Amino acid sequence: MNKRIADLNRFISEKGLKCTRQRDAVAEVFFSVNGHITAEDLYQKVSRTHPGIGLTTVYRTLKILTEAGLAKERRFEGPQGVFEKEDTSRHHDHLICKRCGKIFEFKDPDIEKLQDAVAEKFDFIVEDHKLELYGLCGNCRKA
Amino acid sequence: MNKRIADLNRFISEKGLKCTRQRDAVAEVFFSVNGHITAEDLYQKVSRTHPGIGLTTVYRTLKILTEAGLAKERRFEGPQGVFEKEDTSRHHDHLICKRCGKIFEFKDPDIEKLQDAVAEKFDFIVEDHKLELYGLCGNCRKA
DNA sequence: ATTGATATTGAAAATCGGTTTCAAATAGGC
DNA sequence: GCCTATTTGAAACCGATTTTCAATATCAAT
Repeated sequence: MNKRIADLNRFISEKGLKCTRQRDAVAEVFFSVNGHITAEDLYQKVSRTHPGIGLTTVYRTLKILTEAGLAKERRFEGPQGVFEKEDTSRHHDHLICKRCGKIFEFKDPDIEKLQDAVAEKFDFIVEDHKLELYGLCGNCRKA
Repeated sequence: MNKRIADLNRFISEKGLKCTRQRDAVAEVFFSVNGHITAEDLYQKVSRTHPGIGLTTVYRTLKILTEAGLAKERRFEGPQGVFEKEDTSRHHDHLICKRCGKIFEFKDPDIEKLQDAVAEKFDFIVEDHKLELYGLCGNCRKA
């Protein structure tokens, strides 16, 4: 039923590590979230259905998910990192409303082409990029 | 001679705050730096010419500079923030070498036009943006 | 220049997000 | 079931930044 959990457990086994109830629980809740979540919020969410699982384990599981390519850590403004599901076939950028905090996702190949062109001028090869647009969404502009 | 220091002191006075030797010293050193600097490094640099000024004061002054629109805090990877001079008439983006950490700056109006176009699709108006390209510079590719 | 109310200072303590340590519990190959 | 390595949660720790606090400095009103 959950292919990603299977992916995670395959990754864990290949590394000679062990599959545990806690990791499954954290991963399951994480995969049920759409969008972005902090480690702390994920911990709260996990605690509701699986009390007893520690924040430490949440951090450790997020690290494994990241190494497995199933999660990605991002840093927007502020000191706290947020995690989101990684779907390598669907890289995307972010549009963030400064007022209500809503986050939209998008992808634009034309922008990416221009990025590569810019980098080439500096004798640079782009492996990854981060593009965040900050502004006001339609709702907040009316208010 | 230093217009930015004057801008800072005008901002401070308008807020009903007080101009001090320490703030002037921190600001002067900060404005003499090209590119990016951490609070800690700025503190070290300030200490050389103005020993006795505390790290706390450096942080506080950087905060005021940011509120005054004279500095901008950025967060690349890792927990430590870096500050740079804000020059609203010369916004730029960043090209970061994953290996040696070197940072190049660039600006591309074509990319910005495409950004506005994307945002419009979401009924969104862009006020600010952040674009970071991560990759390998020419030197590091050879090594 | 002196005063006095208020903001600023530096050092130390506190906080915050995140990681490490460690003894007890568990997974999973034998 | 046994055995050993991995995992666990709690607590200690860490580095970056903020807050606290008593002493000091600014500056507007004298």
